[in-house]
Amino acid sequence: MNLGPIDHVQAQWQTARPELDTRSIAVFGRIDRLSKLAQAEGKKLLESLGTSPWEYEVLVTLRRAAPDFELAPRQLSEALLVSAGALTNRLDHLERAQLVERHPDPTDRRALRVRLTPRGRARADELVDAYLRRERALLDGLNARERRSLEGLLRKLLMTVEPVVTA
Amino acid sequence: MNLGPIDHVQAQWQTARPELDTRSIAVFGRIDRLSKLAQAEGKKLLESLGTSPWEYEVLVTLRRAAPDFELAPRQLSEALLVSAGALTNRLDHLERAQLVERHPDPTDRRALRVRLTPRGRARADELVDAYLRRERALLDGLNARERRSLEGLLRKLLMTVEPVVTA
DNA sequence: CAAGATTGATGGTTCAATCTTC
DNA sequence: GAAGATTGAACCATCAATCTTG
Repeated sequence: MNLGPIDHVQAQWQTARPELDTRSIAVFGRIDRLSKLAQAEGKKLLESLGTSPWEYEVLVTLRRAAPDFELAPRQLSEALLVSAGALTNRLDHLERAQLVERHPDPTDRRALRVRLTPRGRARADELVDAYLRRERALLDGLNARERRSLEGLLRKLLMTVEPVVTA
Repeated sequence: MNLGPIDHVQAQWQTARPELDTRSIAVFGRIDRLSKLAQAEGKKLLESLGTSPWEYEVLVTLRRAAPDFELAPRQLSEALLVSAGALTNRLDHLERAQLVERHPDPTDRRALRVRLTPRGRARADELVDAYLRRERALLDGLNARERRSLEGLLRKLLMTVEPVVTA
């Protein structure tokens, strides 16, 4: 049994506060750490390709909104779990870089439609290829059965967590 | 089969770029989303208790460093995956609130020892109790067997990811 | 009065530069 | 010269306030 940083955390609690039930740390501590490590690694990759995580997220979210590559800012902020103000800022940058365009919504004059430009689409395609290749490499340690099992358990956990936060 | 937001992402890619291998998203997309949702929920809880995630992290990391409740800033920044500058900032706040104290390291005059005050220790105990109670509630949807299985798979995945990033 | 988007203030992080000590 | 800690600039986030339109 190879001991990782989270096992160490649990062992420390066992000494410091033996009565504490730290079983949840074995799950959420690892999820948190995996997320941070994968993000740090993804950031390095994206920066080597001349972009950043926040730019990448917007581009690929629009890219998979085929066939028209359009979404409202509101939809983007909900999908990415960031505030509306953050999105305005990201769109300003992306529009200056001519990767997206803001168009008025024909049915609601309060709203916008954010659309990927051809350049933005090409950029998104290039980036997502590299990004997914890297993610697959990080999954190398698991075989197909383990990966599917992990996937199913995460889906089930997410089903519990999602409504709690949305509520 | 209940469809969640990540299943939706994969379905979108299936339409937009059918040739793309998106299996890694089923794992990392969910880990990322779980982390963000759990963090948002944790932030709300901590703010209702008069504190913040970054303050909480430092306090509990020192708390479980029993028996002396001491760590060097460098150890803290590595454990929490934040920069040394961020830590200086956090410690300034916590020291003003009299929850930690900075002491000179007796063996190395460059270094510091950060120590929890009695007030800081009591605060950490109070916070970790509430925090772990909330985490356990989020795990309610999984039975004991599923939780242990998830735990093992996450540990194995972390063993692959950890060295890649550290390198 | 509610909803979509923007703006400005504030907050915390990273990163590079600096200072001291090993 | 390298390592520990601090500082300040730049960056991007949230949040509350604002403006327009439904």
